[in-house]
Amino acid sequence: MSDQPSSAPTRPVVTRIAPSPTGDPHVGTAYIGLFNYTLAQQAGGKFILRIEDTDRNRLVPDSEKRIFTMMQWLGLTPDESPLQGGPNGPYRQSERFDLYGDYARQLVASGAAYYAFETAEELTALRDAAQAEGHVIAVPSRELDAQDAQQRMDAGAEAVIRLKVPHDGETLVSDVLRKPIAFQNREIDDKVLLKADGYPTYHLANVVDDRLMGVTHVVRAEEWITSTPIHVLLYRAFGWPEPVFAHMPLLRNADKSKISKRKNPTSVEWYQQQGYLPEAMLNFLATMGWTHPDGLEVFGLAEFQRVFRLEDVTLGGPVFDLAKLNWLNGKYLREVLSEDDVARRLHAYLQSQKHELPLDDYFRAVVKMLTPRIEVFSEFLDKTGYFWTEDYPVNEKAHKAIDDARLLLPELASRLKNLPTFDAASIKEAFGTFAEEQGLKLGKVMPPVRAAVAGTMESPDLLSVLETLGRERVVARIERAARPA
RNA sequence: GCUCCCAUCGUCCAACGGUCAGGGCAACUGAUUUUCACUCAGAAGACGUCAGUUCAAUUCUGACUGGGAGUACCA
Repeated sequence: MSDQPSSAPTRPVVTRIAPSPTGDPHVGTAYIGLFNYTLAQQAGGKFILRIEDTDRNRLVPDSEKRIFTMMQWLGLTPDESPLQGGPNGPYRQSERFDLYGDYARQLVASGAAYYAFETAEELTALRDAAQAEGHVIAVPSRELDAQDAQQRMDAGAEAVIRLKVPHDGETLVSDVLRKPIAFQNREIDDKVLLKADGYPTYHLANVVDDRLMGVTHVVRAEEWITSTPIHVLLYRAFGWPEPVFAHMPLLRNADKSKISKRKNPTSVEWYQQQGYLPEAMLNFLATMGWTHPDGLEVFGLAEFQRVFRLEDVTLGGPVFDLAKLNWLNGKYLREVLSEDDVARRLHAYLQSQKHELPLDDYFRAVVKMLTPRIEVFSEFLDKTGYFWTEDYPVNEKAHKAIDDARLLLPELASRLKNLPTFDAASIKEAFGTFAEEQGLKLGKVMPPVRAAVAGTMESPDLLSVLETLGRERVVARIERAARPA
């Protein structure tokens, strides 16, 4: 009754992510979400967001909402979730509380699980001893007479329910991405299914909910591989068919360890605040463990959906390389989004960061000049200070450039002041004739102007900068720089 | 310790028995330019080791080594 899951093509695909609301919305959740969303989308199925909040101790109140917001930001909005509801709700495990006890007791009744009365201290001792001898913990309560155990329960004893894992044989885990994985049952300990507080553990809740919600494909991180035999055993104990399993590689730090807060920004909110584009983020995540068959580096969700195949995922743990993400984000700014999109989205970003700049032609002109010079939005203000204030910093190199050419400045200012039209072409001509008259190269004339006007030697094309700033500001700045310090 | 997973340039991937082992990012060198970028061009850079199978192994098998994950009344 519980043989192969072998993906029957007619079965509707239902996928899910089941994060626990214990902190910041994690990039790993987004990563796994991308694949689950895509798989469901490809098959015209459903993608569910279920909140696994069975650990009351680690619960972070607004975490659930932030996870949902992250998924929306990325464009991976689930079909069903605690915030939207759906036919399979509730989608918060804490709200399904009663369910798990019933199912756990059903297993006790059928002999597939048992009440266990060991205290935390006893377990620690047992575990230490077991490890010293190189085998898995044996829980004494397993040997208790079922009748006696039930009596103790009726008398109000505190207990957990544990899975009675067979002593012999092996449990085979099928995984779309690798060969069948064999676990010796003697190596699997009797996992707790229902905690003393009545809440289920992940193992129980996960299997029960996946079953009840009709989940057909369990695509999750590799860290779950070793607990999958427990899940398989549970499906069998309940007499339910297994879903299709696929364990994705873990995102890694540069040192190859599992990606962590200490060594990488792991909160998707951080990327949002830095001004990364969700489409770049998604594109980047898609290339972790997978590449486009035609070698495309830049592609969107729709294209990903068109060509992605689970079987093509590679299993080496991909290092999360911020440099590549940065490049990709810059690529989107320069080549994928239109000028207008960039301006509008940058403006929205700045607003979200509490910087009020008008979305006008001036702003658009600055954005256009800066687009090839930034990779993420957070760099924008740092590089454009002199466009927004007269009180911009002047760095050392700029000071020097001004000092070296201070005598030229007054004349330059006056010529610019008297130009019939103040546009890039006229300014260029003015510089040209001035340089010629002075017997100087343009390379002697333009740097001090740049320094005066921007306070830095690194800026967009000077002529465009001048035209954008406008005659008034430019002349004033050059005159100000001309005055000895 | 035990169990399990993984293994191509620094990094992300391609090549799925026969190729000078290919591309992207990063780093490097040039070109262009009024600076910085962008862009373009170029060079550099890898099959972990040892067996076995085969006419032929990066590719298949095994061992080893290395890396990773799990080992909770956390998920």
